[in-house]
Amino acid sequence: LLEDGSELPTPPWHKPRKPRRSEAPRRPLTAELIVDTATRVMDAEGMDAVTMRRIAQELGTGPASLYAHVSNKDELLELVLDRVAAEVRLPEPDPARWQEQLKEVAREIRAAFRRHRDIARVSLGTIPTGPNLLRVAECELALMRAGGVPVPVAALAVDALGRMIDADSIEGTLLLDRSPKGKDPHEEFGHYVRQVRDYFASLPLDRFPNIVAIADELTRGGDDDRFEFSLDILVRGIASHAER
Amino acid sequence: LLEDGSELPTPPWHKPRKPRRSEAPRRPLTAELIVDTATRVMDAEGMDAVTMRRIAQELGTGPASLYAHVSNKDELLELVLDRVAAEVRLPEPDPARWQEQLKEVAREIRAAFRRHRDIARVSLGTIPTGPNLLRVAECELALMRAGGVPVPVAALAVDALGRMIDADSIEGTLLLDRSPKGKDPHEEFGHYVRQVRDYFASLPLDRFPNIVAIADELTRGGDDDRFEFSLDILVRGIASHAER
DNA sequence: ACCTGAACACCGTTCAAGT
DNA sequence: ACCTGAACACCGTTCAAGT
Repeated sequence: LLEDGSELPTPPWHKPRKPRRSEAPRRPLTAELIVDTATRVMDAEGMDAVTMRRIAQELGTGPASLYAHVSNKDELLELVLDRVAAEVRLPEPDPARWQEQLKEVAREIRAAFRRHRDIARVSLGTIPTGPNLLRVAECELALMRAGGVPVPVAALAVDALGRMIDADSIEGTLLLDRSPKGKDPHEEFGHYVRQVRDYFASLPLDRFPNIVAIADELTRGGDDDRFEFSLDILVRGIASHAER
Repeated sequence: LLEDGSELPTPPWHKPRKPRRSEAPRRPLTAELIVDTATRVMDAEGMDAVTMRRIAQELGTGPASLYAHVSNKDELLELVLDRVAAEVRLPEPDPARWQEQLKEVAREIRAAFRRHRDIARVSLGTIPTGPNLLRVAECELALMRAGGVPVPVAALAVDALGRMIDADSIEGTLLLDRSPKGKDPHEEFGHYVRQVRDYFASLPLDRFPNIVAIADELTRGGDDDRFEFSLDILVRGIASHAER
């Protein structure tokens, strides 16, 4: 066994030049590997944890090394967003069911966003240019055009839909991302909502009659209800502009 | 003139212990003064410029001093938001015109947000609890109740309206806040939009037929058009749930 | 060409010490 | 009670130097 020098055990005092955190062998740095890592950190700890330094550390290198593959943090986040958009499944357009199909696409986007914490924060305020985001937008446009929605309305509608989905997704995760690390976020959230409800109910009746009266309804969370309400209104509104 | 010792000019080598940037005499620190300063910085340079250190510097003190009056940066930003909400003028409810009045309130909020750069980023993802935000929400609820909108719908609608206004305001300012400091943001923005349009138009026709075909409409900015489109759809959708 | 260490110019927040 | 200096544990990005 020890006849061949190359089989000698490395002596214990010979430490590798850079002790690496992860036991995985280092693969050569690529943009894809960086985006993968950023996505993993995003999923686990949210967007605020995605820092150049953290991603570099996770890859066993220094922050400066990332800049050879990604031009800056904003671009990295946009790449993560487009990677998430790749998960959105799109229907085969059926003109008879275009409204329901448009809703399905919206629900798919929302689900993909929610699977990746507060990634929607990247989406709001970025004109979509990544290939996968464009694929989704193209599908929405195709559905509306098939449904007889005039071009100018369709253009405004993609935008309105996108903003609604972004805002809903951000709201849905912000409270979770904000709760302290150790705690159970669901319990924490319930506690917070109950506090807000009690506060609403305790407001002076003369100045806030409606808020006091419906404090319960205002804080009855129902993530999905809120989304479906906005979605339904939006799609019906778009449909009202369609030529029959 | 020089008979009285107290009138002696201070010798030039006697520097005040802390050379202060601003020539204004320092007023005692209060939460209000801090919020004022934060708002001023926000207006001038946007939310990213509002840091504890910068506000402290502006007030001629160190960042630690702020924590005696404001519990942390998040709270400071919420105080700024509520200060902005104080600018929103609310109509006297007239049940016959509730839909138009609801729109007016939405436009007022949007205008106030836009006057203060990207302050809307604070609003998205915060349950409104400041007195002025509550005043606005109370008014919206009153208008809808007067219009015969059922309580559960009204509760969802305040939310939907708020999210739409937030998202619109954020989008409206993000591109401006992002443009490099020295440049004229309007020119910069126009340049960017033209680039995006050309990019859309150059996409492969087989995969993106609709985006290519309506590249022009998709990038025809029209901030106000986009807002009015969403607002109109939302209010009509809410009204469709009203009992007559 | 790709990677790196070190540095630059920043952050929010805490805390013991001062007045 | 209010304020402060100094420190802690971070940021994104650049750049000259290494391989």
